[in-house]
Amino acid sequence: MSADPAGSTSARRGSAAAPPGSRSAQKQLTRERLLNAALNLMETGRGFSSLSLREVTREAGVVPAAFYRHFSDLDELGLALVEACGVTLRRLLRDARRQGLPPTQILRSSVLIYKNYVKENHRYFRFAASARGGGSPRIRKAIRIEESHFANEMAQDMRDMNLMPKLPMDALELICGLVVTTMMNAATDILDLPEDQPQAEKELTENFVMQLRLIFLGARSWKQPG
Amino acid sequence: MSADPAGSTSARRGSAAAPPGSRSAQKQLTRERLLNAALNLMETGRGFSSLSLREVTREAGVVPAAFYRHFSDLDELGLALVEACGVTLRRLLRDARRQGLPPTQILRSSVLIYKNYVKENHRYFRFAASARGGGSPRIRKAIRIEESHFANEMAQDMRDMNLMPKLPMDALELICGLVVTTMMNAATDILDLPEDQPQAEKELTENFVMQLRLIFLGARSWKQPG
DNA sequence: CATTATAGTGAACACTTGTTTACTCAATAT
DNA sequence: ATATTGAGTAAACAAGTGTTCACTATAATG
Repeated sequence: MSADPAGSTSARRGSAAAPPGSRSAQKQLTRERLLNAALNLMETGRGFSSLSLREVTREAGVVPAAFYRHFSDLDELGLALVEACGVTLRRLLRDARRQGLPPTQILRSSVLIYKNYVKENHRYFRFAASARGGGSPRIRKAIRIEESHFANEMAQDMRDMNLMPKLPMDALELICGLVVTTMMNAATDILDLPEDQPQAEKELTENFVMQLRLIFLGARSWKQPG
Repeated sequence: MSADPAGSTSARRGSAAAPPGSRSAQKQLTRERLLNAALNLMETGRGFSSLSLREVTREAGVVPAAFYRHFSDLDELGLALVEACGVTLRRLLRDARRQGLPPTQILRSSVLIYKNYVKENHRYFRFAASARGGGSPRIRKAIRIEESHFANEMAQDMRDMNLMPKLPMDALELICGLVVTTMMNAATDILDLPEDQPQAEKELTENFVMQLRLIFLGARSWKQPG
């Protein structure tokens, strides 16, 4: 399933043209192969911290020693994955910004969009969910930082779009922080949904919508403490 | 640090009286030693899924093969830990029920109590945080179930104490579900607090209080959908 | 074209891992 | 008092682990 079925090794040197920096481009290519290998190994539900270096290189079609040309550690690879997750999350925000929010049923449609997004990028969310609490302290902290960046960006967007215009910025950040943890938690649930059970999916979605509604209901009657 | 410093092995056979079922009592004692060993190994911040069977037995002061007298698997040990976490959580609720809530500043004092509780039982919360997203699918599901039990019990308590009397039960469950995930998330943050940084702790606490206030503010203006 | 830098190889290393086997020997049951 | 049971032991196993080293071959540099 992983070894090296006659093709992947030869593919390491691009058969067609390798236009710009063929040399460093190839390096980054195997780097991505390593990252993808780790993500693939987690697709069965295993957590990141249970992966071994050799497994990852095997899955990537590369000899163990080659790993050290890219990362000094599995931890370092994990940090790279955290960054990739950050990019993925920011893309979600950017898309939402671009297409604007539908006038009615904002919450429900946002949830549906998010649900699809999680499913499309399930590998990244799976990693984030697994390493958020289970990874090494360094990775945990990195994820925490990425999440708060995301929350702050979201707050800024709400300010820009003139949603909840009467609330000060720190209140918006509070709200978005809560929304983000709720989103991440929902992502874990979405990922573990049994495929043959559409009823469970409906319930989960409904619950998620109502949790968000609850939060924004609170936001409407929020007033500065003190 | 772990081996067997001349005392623990001999302690296996109770030096004093072993009153009731001395045999099965001894068995349960080593069983608890195994559970504690796993918890101890996680105290440095490592996730449960990175533990090995041999490490656990070593830390417990027991030979590897002895493990199988108690669990068939590390997974099974994990499930036992999940149950222990459930007991811990239920004790929190029971204490809260018993002493009743202080009339004013309910939220803030509850948060302080919770914060202390997390610190006192940090080993269980550490495990829960690490296995919630990172463990095997079985363990994840078990934790999810335990959490929802906890949320439902909390909702029932609120009903009994006549808090938010106008809300139907399913709304209470929704609210408590959100509160529980917020609590678990806060627990992770509390556990990773740097000890020499009282300022960060204050901020975290404040943020936690305000998140809960936001939720209950939403609850006050909640009305049944449809 | 000749030189150099380096991404990836292959083999070896010293360990650790999970699991099985035959065993001991004390608490129970007869 | 004797037989049985079963919790914990000791040793061995095949397999997997992280890391190192000298190496090859090719893209980049002069």
